[in-house]
Amino acid sequence: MPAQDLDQIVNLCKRRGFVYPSAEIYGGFRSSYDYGPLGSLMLRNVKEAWIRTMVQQRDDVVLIDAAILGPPQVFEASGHLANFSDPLVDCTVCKRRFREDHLDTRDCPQSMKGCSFTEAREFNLMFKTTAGPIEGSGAHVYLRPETAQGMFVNFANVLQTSRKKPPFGIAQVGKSFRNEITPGNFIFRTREFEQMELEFFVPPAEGPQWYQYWCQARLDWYVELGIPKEMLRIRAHDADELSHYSAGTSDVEFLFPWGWGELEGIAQRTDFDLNQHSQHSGQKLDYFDQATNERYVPYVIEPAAGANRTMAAFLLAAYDEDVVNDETRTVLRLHPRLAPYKVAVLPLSKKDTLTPLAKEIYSTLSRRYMCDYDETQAIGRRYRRQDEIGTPLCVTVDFDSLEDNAVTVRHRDSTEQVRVAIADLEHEISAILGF
RNA sequence: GCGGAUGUGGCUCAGUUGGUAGAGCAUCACCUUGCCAAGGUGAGGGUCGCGAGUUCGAAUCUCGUCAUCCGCUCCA
Repeated sequence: MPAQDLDQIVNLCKRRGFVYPSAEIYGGFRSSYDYGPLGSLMLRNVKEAWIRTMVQQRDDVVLIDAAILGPPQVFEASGHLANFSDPLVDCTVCKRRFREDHLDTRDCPQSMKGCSFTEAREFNLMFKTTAGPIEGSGAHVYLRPETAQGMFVNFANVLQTSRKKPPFGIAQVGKSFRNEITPGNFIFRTREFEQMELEFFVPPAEGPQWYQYWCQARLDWYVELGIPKEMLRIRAHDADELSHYSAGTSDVEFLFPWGWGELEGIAQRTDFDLNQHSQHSGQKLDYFDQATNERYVPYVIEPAAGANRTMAAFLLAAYDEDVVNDETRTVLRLHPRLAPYKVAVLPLSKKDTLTPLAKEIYSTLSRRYMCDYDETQAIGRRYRRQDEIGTPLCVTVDFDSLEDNAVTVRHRDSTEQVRVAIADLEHEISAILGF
């Protein structure tokens, strides 16, 4: 059964080295987390699994990696400078906060009268800094609030150099920054986060069908990587929820311990972004189809996922507690592609006689897979430790191995073990893992 | 930003009416065992979130601050 309580995952992450609170020795830094030895591997695996499905296994998507810092012009064109900033006032009586431009009168809707408001303060959701080392002298630049603009700004470059034509996509994985008013729920909402975004450019008439296609394709991705179907759903946004650029958006949501939460939004951005950047830059951003002799601005379907919250979802869904002989076995039933380690090599005993062979096997397997090596304490305890961090397979070297040139392969999910000849080991592991 | 709760070694917690910190687990070393954790011996590790105040003396009282959780507000 998946984790019912977020604390189960938070504790496991801290205890085993997945995720630590940032700057913890200074009391912590709100809404910021550091990924430890296991978490950094897993987060990378999540991103690589995404790239594998979205780029590697398709001939119609290319990958880019654009700059995080951007000049104001980019975000003026995108609409973020205008829409990402809210003037907020606080009622000094009831302490509630309102958007100034949403108030009809100067009376607080809550305390009604006899109240007063603080000065309006700008809440800009974008991080701003200065390019140039001299304080106050440089140009203002922004940390991107989404990776998407990098794809739109590079549309013409990619179109030319990649020789792709619509329908085709530009994908990007990278960090984005938003000054969220209320971050929280562990790594679910943080001010610094990582996105996995695809901008898929299509002929305008094909927009609706590709939107349907991507909603289904993205849902399938989570299922293939091990999240139970009943913990996922697709939810279409209501009209009043839609972003300024969107003609329709659906979220892939996961059943978190606190309720349904968004993993990914699939938005129909139409030709909004390319048109905006065309106008602001003066560059023509469109596509000329020589087959039909038509020139058009492609419509965009954007599946945009959060890597960090997706990792949290995978951890929550994979968490399980078995009861074996009145003892609880904590096991992360992670998909092998997501598990930090694929194989742990464990000499049965710490005897010097076993170490050379075990190290040799580790050396061989680690050329291909991220592996762990552990020769401390009792073998049973080491199995449990690997279970808890989701390692799918353990390879145990025992005294017989020295005679029969075979080792024991032990499975995480079933705890069953089979004897495998060392000569066949790599092939056997590949067959079990599926890669 | 508001309200409530919380903050003691890596984790879970105990610390009585204020007198200068304990346990279990974990970690490390050695021994033992040797295929599904928690045998033996020993060791390391905490200025009790941080700062200030009251006091002869504070983890224990007061204030501030930082952080976490819940609720509200907000949320591309």
